[in-house]
Amino acid sequence: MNVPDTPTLEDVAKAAGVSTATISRSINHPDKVSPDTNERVQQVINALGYTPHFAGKTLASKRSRTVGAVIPTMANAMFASGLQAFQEELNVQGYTLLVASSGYDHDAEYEQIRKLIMQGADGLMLIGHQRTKATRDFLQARRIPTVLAWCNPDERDALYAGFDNVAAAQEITREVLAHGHTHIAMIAGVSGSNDRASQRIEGVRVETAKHGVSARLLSVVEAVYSLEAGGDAFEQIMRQSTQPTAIICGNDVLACGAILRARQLGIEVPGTVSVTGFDDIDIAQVIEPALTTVKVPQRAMGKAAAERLLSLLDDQIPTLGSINLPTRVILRHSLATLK
Amino acid sequence: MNVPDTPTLEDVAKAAGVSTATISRSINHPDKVSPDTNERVQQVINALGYTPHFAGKTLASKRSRTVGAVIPTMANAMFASGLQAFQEELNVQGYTLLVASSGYDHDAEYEQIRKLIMQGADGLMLIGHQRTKATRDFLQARRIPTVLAWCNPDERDALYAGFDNVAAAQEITREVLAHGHTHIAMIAGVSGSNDRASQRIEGVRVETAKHGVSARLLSVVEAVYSLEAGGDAFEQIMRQSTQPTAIICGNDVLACGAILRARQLGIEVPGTVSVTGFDDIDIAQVIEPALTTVKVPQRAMGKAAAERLLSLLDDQIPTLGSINLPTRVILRHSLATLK
DNA sequence: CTGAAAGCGCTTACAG
DNA sequence: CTGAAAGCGCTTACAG
Repeated sequence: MNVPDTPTLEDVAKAAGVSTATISRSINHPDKVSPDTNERVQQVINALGYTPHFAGKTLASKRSRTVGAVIPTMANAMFASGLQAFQEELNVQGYTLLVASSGYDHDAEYEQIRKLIMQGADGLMLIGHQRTKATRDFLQARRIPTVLAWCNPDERDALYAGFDNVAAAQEITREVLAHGHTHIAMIAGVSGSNDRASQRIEGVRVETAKHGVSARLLSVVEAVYSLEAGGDAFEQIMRQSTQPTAIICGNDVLACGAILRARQLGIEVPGTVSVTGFDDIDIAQVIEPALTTVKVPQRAMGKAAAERLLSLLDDQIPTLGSINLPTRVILRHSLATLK
Repeated sequence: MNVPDTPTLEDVAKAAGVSTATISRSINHPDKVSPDTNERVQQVINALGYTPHFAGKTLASKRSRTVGAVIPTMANAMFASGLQAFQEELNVQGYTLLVASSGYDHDAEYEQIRKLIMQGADGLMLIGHQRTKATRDFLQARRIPTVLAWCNPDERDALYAGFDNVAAAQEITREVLAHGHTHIAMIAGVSGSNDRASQRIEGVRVETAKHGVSARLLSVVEAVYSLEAGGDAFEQIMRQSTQPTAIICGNDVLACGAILRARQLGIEVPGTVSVTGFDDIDIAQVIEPALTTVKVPQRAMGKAAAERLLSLLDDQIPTLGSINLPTRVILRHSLATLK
């Protein structure tokens, strides 16, 4: 007598006195099996503690009911609740989520995508639409069902559930200008490999430009998403000869880093300089002064992304089109009216 | 002519003019294949864009080189960097990480564990050691290699990479007492399903008790880990007839929630009441006053957990034993000395 | 409603 | 160093 090996379909079939085909049907298409048999099979399954083996199932059916997501980072809350909502919706429909992160590196993203597909992911959720040619070719050659999130509408025919980063950045800029600020600076995410970051920069540029000569975007400094880097960028901006009265940040972490550094340097926010954020994660309410920022509809986006991907997976032709969710500016205390 | 289906081992074999066995060996054990063949195979693989099919591989080899982790939540940064470090270490060794979350619900944890095992996970990383009997039985019957993290040493023979929650809570309590506080309250995580939360409560109890009659733990109120709930707990505590001069919180989010609510109520922190946290996530530096808290060695723990799980997977007998990592109190400004 | 059998894409003794 | 072949645990036409 040996270790009771984990039972297989065949063990169940023997114990129930039917064929493996019947067991398989009883599990996956119970309506095609007689009630009696169904019941007996169910009992044996419970008695044996049988769990279908995923690899066998996947290999035979050519479907894994698994979906992959690759996000830039798990290190801050930026994607957390959107991903959670995505997962919840998948679970409802019997799918499992595989998560990977790329660290904002497009080659790493390609690696992770390949891994996810090897793992048998039926479809993918990706952030933004900027990626390497190798990645795009791979996705296209394999015809991998994909939904994009966190990003803008795209001229290409990709399916996405996102929001308009440019418009959102314009909106917060409009708000800043409406508060009487004319000397603006921006602390942005690293735009080279991050289309959301560059679109937010674009939004700020476009909107300040609209104001003609009355408003100026003095400088845009890019920083990785950390408190430290946000602080450094702040210092760099404040050392410049012409100082801004308002700094628009591409992300809440950056904005908090700026405010923290201001505190250290004895610079008042928003007394001397106003600061705004983007995302509206927890940290935005916690910082003092509380951050005026852009609320990104994370949960709605995650859910919408799941629904679209699933409709793509089930019907080959998606019943749900791309969607652009609304953002909105949350006014708190880090943006002051300029007298 | 059809869609160029994703190539299989057999396609590669044909194109290279060798058997599938040779291709398989060339990929997995190149030393057992002649250099010439290896090179030719490599070329064909690149030309065809061949990627091994995970399910086939897993089924044949009975190993997935995949590891699962189930964490209570992805919603705050509490586990994020530990998980990231865990993943990084796995990747170095050619393993892939599957992540699931349980929402602090033990039945959900069981579900997620089963799913991960079905998915073919070779081993598991779990948080804490409290779980249902069904889960324990399942893990044991299948002899699933498992490493525990975030938790205390355990009387049972489980392998873990954690820290002593009781001792850490005692240490921060000692610090609070050393600052002259005698009227203490605690805002704790929900202890029913969370052994870390209950151990932190225990630490606070034990340490205040040590001080005999000179110090009192007035009350312990439990709250889910959110700013809102932390705030509510704070209000509840401050409404009691005897008010504390210091509130020890089981988590940074709770502590920040308390401070935020204090601000709204016009109660000074730490002037009127001191507040301490636990974890030392970003938010702890961002809140004003900056949080005195306990630094949890997230990254070190994640890495140590990966190393231990991998050693368990490779050698059946682990070369690395359980480890208890040090925590330390970070003194910032939310804890004042009582005159 | 049920079963026998082929096949999904790989790996791995076993021979040579 | 290489190949033929069995087998991993399932699903699914195809018959009946």
